Amino acid sequence: MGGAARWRLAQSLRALETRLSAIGASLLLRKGQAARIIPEVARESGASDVFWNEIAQAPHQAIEHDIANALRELGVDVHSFDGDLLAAPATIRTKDGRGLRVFTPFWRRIQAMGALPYPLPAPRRLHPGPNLSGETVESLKLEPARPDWAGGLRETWTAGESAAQKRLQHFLKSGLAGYAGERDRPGRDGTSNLSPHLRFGEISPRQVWHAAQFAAAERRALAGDADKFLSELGWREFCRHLLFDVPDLATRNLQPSFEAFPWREDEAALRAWQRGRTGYPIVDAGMRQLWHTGVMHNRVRMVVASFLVKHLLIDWRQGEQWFWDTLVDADAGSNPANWQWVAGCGADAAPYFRVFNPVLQGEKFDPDGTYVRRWVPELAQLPNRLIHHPWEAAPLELASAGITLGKTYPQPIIDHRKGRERALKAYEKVRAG
DNA sequence: TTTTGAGTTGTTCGA
DNA sequence: GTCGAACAACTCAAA
Repeated sequence: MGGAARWRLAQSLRALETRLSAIGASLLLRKGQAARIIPEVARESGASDVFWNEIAQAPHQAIEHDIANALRELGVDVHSFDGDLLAAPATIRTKDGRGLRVFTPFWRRIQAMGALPYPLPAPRRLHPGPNLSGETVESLKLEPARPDWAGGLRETWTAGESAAQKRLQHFLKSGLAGYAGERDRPGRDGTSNLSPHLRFGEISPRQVWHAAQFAAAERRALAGDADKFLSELGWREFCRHLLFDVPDLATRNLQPSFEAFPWREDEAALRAWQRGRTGYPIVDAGMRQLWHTGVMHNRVRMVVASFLVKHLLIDWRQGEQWFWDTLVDADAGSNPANWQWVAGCGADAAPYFRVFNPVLQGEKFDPDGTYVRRWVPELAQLPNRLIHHPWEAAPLELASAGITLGKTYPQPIIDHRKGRERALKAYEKVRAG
């Protein structure tokens, strides 16, 4: 687990602890091998039943198998569920038994399942278990101490089930109408922001699915926006199913021809990208939002990823690792699947010649520069006309905005046109096998 | 087995 | 300023 996700896990555990104690139970934390610890706790507590949600990924499935066997030997009843996904990956197969690699037919298959099982209500009361010894959230050392870089994360996020429900209700009430267009505007609050909650199991995709269906059924006009929103849940699902089939998704090119791709080693460029100092305002804004808050707007994720992989020709795995370490919603499926998608080697991937132009993307989706001004404050005084390409400002315009290019804000580390041409040339090498 | 139609999110160029 | 075509085949899923 990456650094930001570890921090987020600590908040999630605290929220769960509070919630459980409010209904008469307590949270027991232990660290180590699950196949040993869970049966151990079952024995110490005299448990009659153990419940969990399955994790449809290679190492976890084997672990769950071992846990179930050990528990059955103790005479404990085992109950497992697919609550972390809309459908179990083993149930969505082509005729020849393979996982689907194109999103549209995949999503149609999920939709064809009809109404998904409805989530069960939470228990009102739980009985306290016996007093067993365990770790505390602090002793797990999930949070950074020296230096404490989590200040921005703390300002941004509230963890836990009730926060997740509040966010969902807020989104359905004020974000669903117009979602299909607003979701692309990084300067606005047009997305659901549910991804960290989904990542840590504080809300289930089925809860989200049912809530959105219900909202759309109540107001016909929302049907299009609700479809768009649900298809985003579909992409999470698609990526997880892909991971189920391809356990090494984060390290291996799905398209074998990409093994021959001429990636560049460029520590300085990688660092400039990570720190938000590429000289392209929309890219830098995204990278700084990520560092500060642990998330990045969806539209901007595509722009910064395209920039790293195409303009800088740096291996998508470097980007995947940085996102993995810095995202509070880092998901084992979505993160590598989407990086591969941008790079052009993934499932249903973007064609190789699609190179995002960071200036056009900025002008199109952040036309008034709200997003850039928020995350790159040293450019805040520039007029909208120049906010996405400060290097084209006249000396006087830069001076009156208090900017010295190369000092207060970097020059572009690569020229767009040159970068694009170099990328297209590099991709020639992996074309057609 | 073969065929057919389709496939998240763009950019550039020239008419 | 607007619009359509080119960019490049390839692979997938289902008939």
